[in-house]
Amino acid sequence: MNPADDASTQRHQHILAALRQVPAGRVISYGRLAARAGIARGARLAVAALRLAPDEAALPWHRVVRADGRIGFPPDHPQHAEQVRRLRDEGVVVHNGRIDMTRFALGAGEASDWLLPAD
DNA sequence: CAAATGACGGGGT
DNA sequence: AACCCCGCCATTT
Repeated sequence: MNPADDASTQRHQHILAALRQVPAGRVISYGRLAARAGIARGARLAVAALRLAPDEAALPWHRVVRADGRIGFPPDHPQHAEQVRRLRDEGVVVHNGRIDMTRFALGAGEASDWLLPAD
């Protein structure tokens, strides 16, 4: 274990910890997740952290999507379908592999709820 | 050790 | 909207 590795591991842990704070039914982008962990320009780092995270960590990895609302995995990738399934289980609307970030992103939609007509 | 690789992001065309 | 291009940064080749 090199000191440099410790630093990386630390950042990974911060990212995973931040991910655990994301409630069901909401999503967050890779970049914003890293930012919440105190890391700027860490989108790709967030990817590495998730990829290296052991399955037994039981993380809500499916709540992480691209900034534009699209699923990170390619459409044909098996994990893509898995992520969509998990999100829908939580009530997140996914259409054509895309999510309306103005409604489901963490921190979005909350302030505008009251001005929505009551259907 | 240099180069390639990604579950990325933002800007420009 | 759909691309392309480039910057980013840990991990893998």
